[in-house]
Amino acid sequence: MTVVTRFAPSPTGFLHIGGARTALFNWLYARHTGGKFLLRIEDTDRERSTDEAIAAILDSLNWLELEWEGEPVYQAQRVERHAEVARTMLAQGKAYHCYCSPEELTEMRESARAEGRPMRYDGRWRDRDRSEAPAGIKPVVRLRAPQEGETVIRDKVQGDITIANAQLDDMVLLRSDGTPTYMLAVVVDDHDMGVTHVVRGDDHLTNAARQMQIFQAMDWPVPVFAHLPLIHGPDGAKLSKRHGAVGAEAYREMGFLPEAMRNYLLRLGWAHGDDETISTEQAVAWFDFDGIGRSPARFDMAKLTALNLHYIKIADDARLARLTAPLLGARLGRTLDEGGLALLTAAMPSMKERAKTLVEMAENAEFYFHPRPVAPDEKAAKVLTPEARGAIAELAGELAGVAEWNAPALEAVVRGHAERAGLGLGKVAQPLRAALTGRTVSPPVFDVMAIFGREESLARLTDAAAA
RNA sequence: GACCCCUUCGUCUAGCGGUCAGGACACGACCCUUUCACGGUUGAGACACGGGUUCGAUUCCCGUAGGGGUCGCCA
Repeated sequence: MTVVTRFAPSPTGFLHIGGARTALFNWLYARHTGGKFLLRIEDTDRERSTDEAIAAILDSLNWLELEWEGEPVYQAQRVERHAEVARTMLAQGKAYHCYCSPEELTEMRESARAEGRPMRYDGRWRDRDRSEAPAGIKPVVRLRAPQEGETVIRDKVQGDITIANAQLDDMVLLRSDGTPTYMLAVVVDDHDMGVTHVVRGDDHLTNAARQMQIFQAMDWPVPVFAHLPLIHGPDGAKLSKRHGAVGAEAYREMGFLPEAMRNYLLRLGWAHGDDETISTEQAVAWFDFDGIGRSPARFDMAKLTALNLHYIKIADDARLARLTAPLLGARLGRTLDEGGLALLTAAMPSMKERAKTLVEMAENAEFYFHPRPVAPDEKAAKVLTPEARGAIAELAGELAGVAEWNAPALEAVVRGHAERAGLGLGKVAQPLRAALTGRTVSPPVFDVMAIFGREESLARLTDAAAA
């Protein structure tokens, strides 16, 4: 049997970070088993669903490189099929019309709560004849759910979950306007799409029991369920807007790499022994449900950042430059041209060990693109004392004489100078840094000079010496 | 309120009856060092509580406490 998983977001906002993890696990499991990963947009709530949200979700999934198979299925386009299934159940006596008013339902819930009973519909229209129907009321269609016994969800993560059928009421399948509810739509779509494994958030666990009743009523095979524990904020409450960024796209904007995001999300609730940095290839090879924990995990920005540092360090220079260029361009107020991109790429080896995010990378690289004369920041200005400027002038003269303009040769010159002057390298390098970059923090000065090239470097030093 | 679930360092977790309870992030110290980082070494840091079962419980069972989820003609 080929495994078929799916991710089924409702397009009412950005891709939630929890949704991103759900999508990742579905994708991984499909890849691990050689199965298929499908995408379904649950847009049956026409009020809240928007095209922008759909675009944002697809965009985030693309960013995370979680590619799905085929075209996304739009649930709203399948309402006729959903209604057809409801009619079938009606014809088979698996469902019935209910003429309760909203007021009746509310009252039912309130009295149930007051008496400490489970809040559920009491099934008053279960066996009543249609002739008793009040005039002018459009009925809903409800499932004739089993009232005795129990429904057990054999969950791959949570284990066997047993729920007494008495706890579950006759859920609405078709609204009074004839449109399907989520419960019906999910089951019909999962069945029609051939979904074999339903992997989703823990918040759907009790829904699984209800959905099983629909599968059983239709005599359809029940898929394997795997309910993932939710992601919580640092305070232990369900992750929400007040915790800061909850949308996947926000992390892209903060300069996180998709592979870092995947690794972090994977480890949040899943483990493979002591392994921490797990490549996507390894994840595909190792992923299975038995590695998933049962308790909710807190989102930890620091750990994500540490992982991002690792992935930046091993990433390809040209790719990093390409990803950093727009961020840098925004800071500079202009778009980087080919030459700029080439400079950024060349600078990458000495930059990528010092940035935790691409945003930080852009900040750190900015000085390379500031035109002469260098405008030193406050700290750099302090370093550029008259004595320092004198030393820079001397040094510039010596550096002009090097045959090969590369980092080791330049370092040799400066070291020699420092030794003769009886100074530590730091005493000499720091003014150089200030003169070249206008900052007191930068990549190693010899690398900086090598990147700038002979002409630009000497010009910057001469500027500083002359001031 | 009813039902279901969860509980190992601050955080993510390993552990699947006998371990000095391991790793990672964060934190402290030291080393490396031209700045900032990286890196290396090292330190502190946990089995929620109470009963059982057992020769022996972090591990199995039952309670308690705490936390979470679900109870819509939302998804």
